[in-house]
Amino acid sequence: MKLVTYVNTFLNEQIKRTSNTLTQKTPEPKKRANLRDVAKVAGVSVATVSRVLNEPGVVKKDTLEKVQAAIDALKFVPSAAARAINSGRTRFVGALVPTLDNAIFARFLAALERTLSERQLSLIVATTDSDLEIEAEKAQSLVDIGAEGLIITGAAHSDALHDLLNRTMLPAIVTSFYDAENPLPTIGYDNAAVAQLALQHLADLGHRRIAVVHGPVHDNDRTRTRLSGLRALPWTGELTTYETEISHRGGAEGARRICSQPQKPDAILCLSDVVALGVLFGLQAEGITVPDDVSLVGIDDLPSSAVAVPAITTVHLPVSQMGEKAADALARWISDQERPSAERLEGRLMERQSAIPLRSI
Amino acid sequence: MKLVTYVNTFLNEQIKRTSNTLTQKTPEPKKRANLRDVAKVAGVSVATVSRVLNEPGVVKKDTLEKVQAAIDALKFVPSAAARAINSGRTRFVGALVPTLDNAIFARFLAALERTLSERQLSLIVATTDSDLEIEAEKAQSLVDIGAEGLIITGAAHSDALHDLLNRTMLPAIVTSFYDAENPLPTIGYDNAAVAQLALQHLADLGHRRIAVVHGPVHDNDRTRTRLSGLRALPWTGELTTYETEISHRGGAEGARRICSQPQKPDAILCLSDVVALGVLFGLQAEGITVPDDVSLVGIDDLPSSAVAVPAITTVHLPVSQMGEKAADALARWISDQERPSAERLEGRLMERQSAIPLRSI
DNA sequence: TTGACATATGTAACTAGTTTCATCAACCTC
DNA sequence: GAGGTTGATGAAACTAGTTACATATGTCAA
Repeated sequence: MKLVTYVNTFLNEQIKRTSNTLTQKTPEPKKRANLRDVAKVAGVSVATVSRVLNEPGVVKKDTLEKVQAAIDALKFVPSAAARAINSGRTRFVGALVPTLDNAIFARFLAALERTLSERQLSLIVATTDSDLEIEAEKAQSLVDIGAEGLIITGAAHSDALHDLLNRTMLPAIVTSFYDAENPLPTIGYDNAAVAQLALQHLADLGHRRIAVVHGPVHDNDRTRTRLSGLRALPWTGELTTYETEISHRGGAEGARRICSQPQKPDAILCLSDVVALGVLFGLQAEGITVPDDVSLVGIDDLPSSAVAVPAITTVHLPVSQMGEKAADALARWISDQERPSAERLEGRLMERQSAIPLRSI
Repeated sequence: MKLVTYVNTFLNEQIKRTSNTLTQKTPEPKKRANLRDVAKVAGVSVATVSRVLNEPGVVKKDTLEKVQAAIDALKFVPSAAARAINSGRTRFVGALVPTLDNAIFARFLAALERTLSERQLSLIVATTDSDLEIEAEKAQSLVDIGAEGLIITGAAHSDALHDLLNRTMLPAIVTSFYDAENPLPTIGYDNAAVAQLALQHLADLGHRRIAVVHGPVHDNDRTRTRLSGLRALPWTGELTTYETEISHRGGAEGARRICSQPQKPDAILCLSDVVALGVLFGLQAEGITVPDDVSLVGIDDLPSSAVAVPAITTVHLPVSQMGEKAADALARWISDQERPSAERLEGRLMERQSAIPLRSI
């Protein structure tokens, strides 16, 4: 309101407008000043104003000051849409993650958003519910509305998404997954290695019968890769897998299923910490003590794992670092056409209290 | 430039382009078709194509089909930026939340995003780290890049943000907070009432000495309101407050501080479930049993609270519903100029195992 | 003094849509 | 058959920026 009044008054001397205002019930939603307004106020051409914004070096000092003053007076902010239309740069990217409900993605996104915003890029978050069809749809609409790049989770996607990426050749980075051979640059950990780290630890502690509790394998290549990593480890123990929902509830249910088996495992390996904490609760509910009755190992290293009682031994995944690196790589790819190379982040075993050597009977 | 090449090929049958391609090292990032291209292919004017997109009813059937065919053939998708420039509608809104690290906000955002996307609106998430200065800055840049509306958390904000909202009169909805008198529409729960619900429950169970563990009050009106709600309850017991970080770690530390006091409280009331779970862990680490030694109550009703052992008695906050309602209200406000009225969502006590009647000695 | 060149700025054409207004044909009424 | 109305479409102006090109001025060397 104030702005419109201001501009009109200023440019067209429509003083009568003041009385208009009185008769209006809805205080009209004020327009913001545009380049032409600034140019008129500063007494220069629109080109000069544009130069002040984009290459101030070429503008003479006192012209620059005049324009700057006009910009301040009108509180002028260039329209992002108009800029986007010419430059093709919309200054936002999209991230496709399975869910916000798992802290591991929330932490990743927090780092991603922080780093992107340092690069003057906004982030649009789209959740896919771990459904590759939904993922492809949301990717399409991100592209349609002008995303300059995508962050996607995992390497396996629907044909529709692969097509989209091939057609548009949009900068897109795969995260939570490392594979140097992947057609798209991957920035993440080697999921097979990460799972092996956890299993090897249990093996080193002497455990032989191990229950693996994991999330859905459908539409989730990270879980599949972790599982095949486990199976690929040269080790002669016995693995039993339990698929469940990735949630505390899912973990608790996994624990119940394990307890209903005739023979208890030596240890339980959970492919994510959310599930591990759920399993811990589930075991407690069944009166089973960790680690005395059974050892427990997770993967992710969520903050809760360090605080739980017993503290959960897990594999630390550097998701914040992954967010920063993915943001940096994507920002550079967009601005310099510099396609990043794959980057492998290492998981690290965090030995805590939930896994102890197998008691010899 | 690239666009010219593409259009030429398509429209003027410049077959030589094939050989061009061979000499090019970089497979050019093919630009998408625009309105003019579609119009040319369909043999109609740009106005007609625009009508097909926006008011297909007024276009004759066979013209419509011709245009539709051209759109499909060229895989034409209208540029969001160009639309935004004329209509002023950018079709995205911004949400300012303190953090993604607390599941309560992650759950809220998930519902918000889901509902907004049904209304063809994208969501840009900005985290403020519970800092009102950062909040104002991020709000400003959301507005600068064209957000059509804002979702903000809590009613207390910096002058800069209030100024921004007054100046632009942008649709903005306050969530996680109910106050019918607030200048902006609020959609949320009455934080004082919610805290009272929890305290009343403990009071009803006979507890008299209650430790309250809560997050920072600085820059957080929700916590302040909950605390003053507790103090306003007509009740003669004794409250001791412990401020800590909102995290599992913060809760555990709170538990340690409580345990270091000469006299133990009857019960512990945590103003958020994340803290409550941390307190539970902290107490377990100190060898104190919940609920036998001390009762514990939280607020939020995160999924983990139902699964924890003991399951944590808490006040359920309908955050998913809040996300849906906020999204609906904001979408309607934006499209119909229909300013929503405040909406109060009720918290609900979830009685579980962590709080039991005070044992008479 | 003139030409060569750099510097600073303006004009107008561009980006990709929407929208106003004009045009034209078809149909209906008198 | 003239006039009025409606329906469908197009030309061109408009949104708010960027940018290619033109122009005006100033500096310096020949």
